[in-house]
Amino acid sequence: MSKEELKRVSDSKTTKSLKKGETIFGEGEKLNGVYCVRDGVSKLSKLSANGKDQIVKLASKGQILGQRSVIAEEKVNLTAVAVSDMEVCFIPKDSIVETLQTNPNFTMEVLRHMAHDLKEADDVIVNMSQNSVKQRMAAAFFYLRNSYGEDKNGFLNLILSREDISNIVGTATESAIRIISEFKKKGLIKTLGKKIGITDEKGLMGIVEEF
Amino acid sequence: MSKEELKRVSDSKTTKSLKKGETIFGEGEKLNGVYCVRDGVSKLSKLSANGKDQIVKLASKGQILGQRSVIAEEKVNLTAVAVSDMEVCFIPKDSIVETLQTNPNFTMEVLRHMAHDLKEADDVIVNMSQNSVKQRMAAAFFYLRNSYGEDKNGFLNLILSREDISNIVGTATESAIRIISEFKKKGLIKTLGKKIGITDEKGLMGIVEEF
DNA sequence: CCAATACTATGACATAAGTCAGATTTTGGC
DNA sequence: GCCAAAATCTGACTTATGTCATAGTATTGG
Repeated sequence: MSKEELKRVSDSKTTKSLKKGETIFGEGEKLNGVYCVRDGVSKLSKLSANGKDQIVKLASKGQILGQRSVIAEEKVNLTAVAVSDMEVCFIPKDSIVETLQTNPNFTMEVLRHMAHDLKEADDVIVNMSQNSVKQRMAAAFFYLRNSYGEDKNGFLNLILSREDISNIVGTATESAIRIISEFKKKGLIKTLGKKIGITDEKGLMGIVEEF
Repeated sequence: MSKEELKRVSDSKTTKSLKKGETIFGEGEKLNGVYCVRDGVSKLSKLSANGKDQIVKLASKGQILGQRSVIAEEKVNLTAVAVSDMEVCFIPKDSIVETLQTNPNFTMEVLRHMAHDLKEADDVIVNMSQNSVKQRMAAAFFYLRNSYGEDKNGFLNLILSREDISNIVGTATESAIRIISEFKKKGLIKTLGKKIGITDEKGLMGIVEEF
């Protein structure tokens, strides 16, 4: 993006603080802009017919929320809720559309990004349909570590409720808890309150790759 | 697209016929262009760790295969196999890239298309993780009818093997067969060889929406 | 600081769905 | 048309996972 464009986008931005648990936008809303995460983490989920949430994606610093619906000019299909305290900035639709129309490099960048997201979505579909809950749980811990890292004591930086974990994995909360207990008993992970840490990387990876 | 561009793309196209079962491209390949389906249907699947295929998408007339990997400049993550006899045309990468760079409208079109695909992928993820095999089977029949229609006798136009159906739904072939038998017994569908037809729309929709 | 509320944990049980084995039917190549 | 190979179907069984109940444990707001 050129300096001018950067300036224009920057000018049109308004930042907003959100407390953990607050909603950024909800399924079915019409967005007139996108949100850029400056700090904190958001969960993007979709309510299924049976009343359960499925978390499709987590978004943190630098990631954009709502671009799909703005680009496709459709209502949002996901609900975005803050998983931790957050700071987001809002970029109005017009600003996005104009930049898309005038800056081919930006557009290509968005395109590449979407292509990548689409590939990831395919992986999730296969993971969901072909792996056991145990495998998905183990994979989720690696995903969380890769994406958000761990603290000096070896606990995952991103602290999620057991319910959120179960909604990522797509299972009942009780099942998630049971599997956490089992992994703990086997020495694959450790817990401290809500905090979870991987202790036996190799063993846990073995679960992921089990067939 | 302008006439000139259309002509250039048209010139660079080469068409190719494929028999049912033939592979268009395989997971891990590097594509130097995309394929446009002129006739027939292709399944896009991904092999899971346990050796089972998961069909992520079906593509028919007018749809493009391989655009993701060409745009993201990554290896393909899916295998494309002909489900019926097909006719596809190949459009070289250069031609695509050039059009993307010179024609913003085309790029926006691709972008919108991808945004839509991404939304659909989210729906599939939720469907896979939150619905029972029975629900997914019922939903699959509606999907097939919406996408490919039915013949004058009320059978789905697209004829798939039970194995392909199970790979779409993400279940064991035996389970798919069992559920087909059950639906048939309940009068929800009818079968004739491989052919399947919806006979009780309301009843079948009831299964989809069951909770 | 305590009560109210939400979250975590565990047991008992029901059920959905996968696996294995074998029978029957269909299909395609010669 | 015939035979081998592939696909479909059904039964018996096992296992994974969800559901319901209940108890213990944190958190939070007043």
